[in-house]
Amino acid sequence: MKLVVGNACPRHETEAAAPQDCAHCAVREIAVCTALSGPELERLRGIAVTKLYEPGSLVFAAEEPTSMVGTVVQGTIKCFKLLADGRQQVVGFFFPGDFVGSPTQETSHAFAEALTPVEICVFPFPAIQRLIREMPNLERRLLKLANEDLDLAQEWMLLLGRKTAQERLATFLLLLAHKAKARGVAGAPIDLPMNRSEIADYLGLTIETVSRQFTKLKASGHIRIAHNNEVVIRNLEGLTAIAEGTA
Amino acid sequence: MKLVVGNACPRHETEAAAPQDCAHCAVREIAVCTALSGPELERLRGIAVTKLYEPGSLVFAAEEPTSMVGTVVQGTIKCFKLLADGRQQVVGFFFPGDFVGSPTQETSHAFAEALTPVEICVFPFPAIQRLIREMPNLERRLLKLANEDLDLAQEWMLLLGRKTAQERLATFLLLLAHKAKARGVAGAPIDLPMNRSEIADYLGLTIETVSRQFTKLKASGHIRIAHNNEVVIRNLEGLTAIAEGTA
DNA sequence: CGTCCGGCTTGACCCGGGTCAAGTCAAGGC
DNA sequence: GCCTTGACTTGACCCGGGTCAAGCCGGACG
Repeated sequence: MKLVVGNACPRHETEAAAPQDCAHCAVREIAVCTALSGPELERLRGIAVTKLYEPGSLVFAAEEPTSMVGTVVQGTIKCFKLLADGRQQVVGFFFPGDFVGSPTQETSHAFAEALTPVEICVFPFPAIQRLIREMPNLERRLLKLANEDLDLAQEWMLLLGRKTAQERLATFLLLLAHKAKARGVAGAPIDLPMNRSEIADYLGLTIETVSRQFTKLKASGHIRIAHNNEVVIRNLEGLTAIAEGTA
Repeated sequence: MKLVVGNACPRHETEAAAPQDCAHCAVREIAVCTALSGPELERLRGIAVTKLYEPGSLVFAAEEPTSMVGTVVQGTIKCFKLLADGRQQVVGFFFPGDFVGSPTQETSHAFAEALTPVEICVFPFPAIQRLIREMPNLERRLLKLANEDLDLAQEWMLLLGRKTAQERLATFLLLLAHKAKARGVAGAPIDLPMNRSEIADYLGLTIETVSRQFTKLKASGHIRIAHNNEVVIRNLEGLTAIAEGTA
């Protein structure tokens, strides 16, 4: 999942090494360790660039030559498709540790936008293409990532094609909880860096329906919402049953 | 796209070489040529097995250890996910030349079923895993395939989340036409090897809605349907406009 | 040639979620 | 403290597509 190699953390640019207690730098280190090692790692270091994006700014656009792939270090990115009349479908949210972009396709077919201040460890497209040829470990990792992403996309097709509004929201919250846990964030309250509109565009609903379903889940005691857009799951089994349609 | 290497075509088992005019064998040959060559090809030949499935039989099941991956040589396979109560979402139809299965995941998360008599060129899972490690060309091919499949899945998320019934059916027919053309089949009448129920489960609709939308497209002169479940596109631009929501 | 059967179509009605329009609420700005 | 602003919630109503129930139609079989 991780493929981060970069310059020093901008917060510690003046220091020789990043302090151990910086969660931000911890992500980097885990990333580096699980990806590669030795001379291969050194090659990656020479190519990776850290980039920063403001909330709302476009990381890349559809139907343009692929410029980059990379791993999110900090912040959240949404990836989406558009129809001519503006209808939008979010195809994924990307959190720290997630790999973004297609390393083999010459042109992108989706947009990517920063939802929060984003720091991303970027590999320019021509460089990553060259590296894939020369580093089998890297290629194997990317193949595994692509297969996992494909499976998740198919799971989402099931959601969009066959689940009710209530089931969709429950599934969404469980996915966020799962991803937060996977990257080692204290799982209790789940942060929602995206707004209702973006959730709606991920679940194939409208903001009103999303809001109503939140209200229902609160009323039935499955979740609780703190004022800063954080969700607490109070009944995991119940929520899971709803998500799977066995409630 | 192609990754077929197998024993002799069953129709010509008694002959030393397959005749040139057999479309069935042509698929094999194209597949072999574009995939690999020389000693690598010989290794693949030693591992590939041709398997046959009856219509309605299960090629593989979800939540079981991955047994195989392979390329369809003849016939059509549908790949789908299920909810506990039986709701079904088709995540893809696979035609001759299409690669089926995830070469890196230990357990499958979808079902695959033959819709017609199917001949498939199968690589047992342990073998393909070993081969991936040893053959970079094979791995590169699989990575490209996975990225293309992912893009198609995301396009389908857009369809399922945001398109109307009419737009969905138009998009579906254009996809079939596109795939038929890509594998060199005379494009004029598109064969529909799947029934209304399977189309409905692919488009996130019901059979009645699919039927009504077929009727509408016929009435508006965009398509024509022959009795043997074949579709003729009579107005390509119009159908494209409908599919993209710009009609 | 009839009749059975399964897949498809069509019609009548219904409902989950979309649409439209207020209302609420918290964060800033002055 | 008051007003503005934007995100969210809530209510009232509507409609696209789901549901239920008949037809229709072509192929298989006696």
